[in-house]
Amino acid sequence: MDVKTLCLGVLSYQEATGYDIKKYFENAFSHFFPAGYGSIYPALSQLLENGHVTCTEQAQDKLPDKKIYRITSSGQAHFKAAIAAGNGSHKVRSEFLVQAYFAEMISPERLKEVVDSRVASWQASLDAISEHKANPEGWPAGVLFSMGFGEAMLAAATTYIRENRHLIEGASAAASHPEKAAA
Amino acid sequence: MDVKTLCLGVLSYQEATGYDIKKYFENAFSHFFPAGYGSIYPALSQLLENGHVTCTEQAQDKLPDKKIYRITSSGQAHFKAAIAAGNGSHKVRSEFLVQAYFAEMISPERLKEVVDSRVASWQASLDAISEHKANPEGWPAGVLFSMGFGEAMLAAATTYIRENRHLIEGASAAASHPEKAAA
DNA sequence: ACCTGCATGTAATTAGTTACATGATTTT
DNA sequence: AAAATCATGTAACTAATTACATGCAGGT
Repeated sequence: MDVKTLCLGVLSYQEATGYDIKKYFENAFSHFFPAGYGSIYPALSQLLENGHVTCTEQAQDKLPDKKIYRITSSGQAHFKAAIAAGNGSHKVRSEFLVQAYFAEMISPERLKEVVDSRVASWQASLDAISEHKANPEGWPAGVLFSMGFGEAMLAAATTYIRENRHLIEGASAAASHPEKAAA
Repeated sequence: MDVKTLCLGVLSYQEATGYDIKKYFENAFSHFFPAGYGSIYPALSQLLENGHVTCTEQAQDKLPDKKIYRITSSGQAHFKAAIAAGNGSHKVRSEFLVQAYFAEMISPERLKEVVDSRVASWQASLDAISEHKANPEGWPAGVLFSMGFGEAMLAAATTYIRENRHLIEGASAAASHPEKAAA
């Protein structure tokens, strides 16, 4: 399951340009399947080669030609197979948790920066989801489910950090101010 | 921040072979920074080239020579810098959530399989963490923190699935049994 | 008999990220 | 004056995964 498959997924809902698809990714998949232009444009080229999509160029005034992609029936079949074939993996790669794990190696100031920015980033995602939920215009169940999942995880994460950051911040402070730890 | 850095981190606690490090990864990092032999052995070779570790070969009876790696002072400095330089990123790549998002495209049977196996996998991780917590032998605060974080996330995830899987399973069933949905 | 643990690695492939390259229009 | 929006892409690089390759010892 790769960016190609997700692009087909978006195109199964509506025709779109690469640019549109990037925006869709940001709104819908950013918290569980991030992708940038550097992976989306090549993915669309490959899908076109394989006949999973067609492309119509539309000239524009003072802007590059728009390339509108549409899914083909081969693409539809391919997407359905790919989505069912997925093994349900769920992978986390967290620099943040590595830094937390080795908190004693980091200065208290730097550690605070790292934790604060992580919490801020999660809070921003949480706000974005709240905004989406504000107008639930007949979304499919899967959309609601994955949005709710993201919300639940982000809420759990921010709560955990708020309640437990003292554990690592204490350790880091103790390392650089041993006199206080001893007192 | 890559596998090389994590290897240095492990070696900052104790000398180890590639094999040992792999086991350490499984116990400690698996839920936020997975890595296999295919990334650990090459990482150690590179660290050796860069002088961040030394290596002593120890002959063994009927087994390949053991290569014991030890961190150097250059490695220690490098590790400290790398850990502080990390930007605290936290990335999720989830095939499972993609499948949930497009649940209507999957047969109810297959969807159930996928959800069940995901829950089982999370439950297994949760059990592993519980086991670790059973004997808290003076671990550094960071270890406790990241373990607790994993636990909190896994608990939130499994709870969410249990309470909300009907949303997607209903959608999938409706798609393949339209007569029931209409009734 | 088979699987797990111990112990090493390489090679090919896959995939994604980052930076580069261009440029008008509209909003702040 | 600067930033964001619209709109396209490529090239170099980074990094990790997967499969391959070997082989004994001990447990079930």
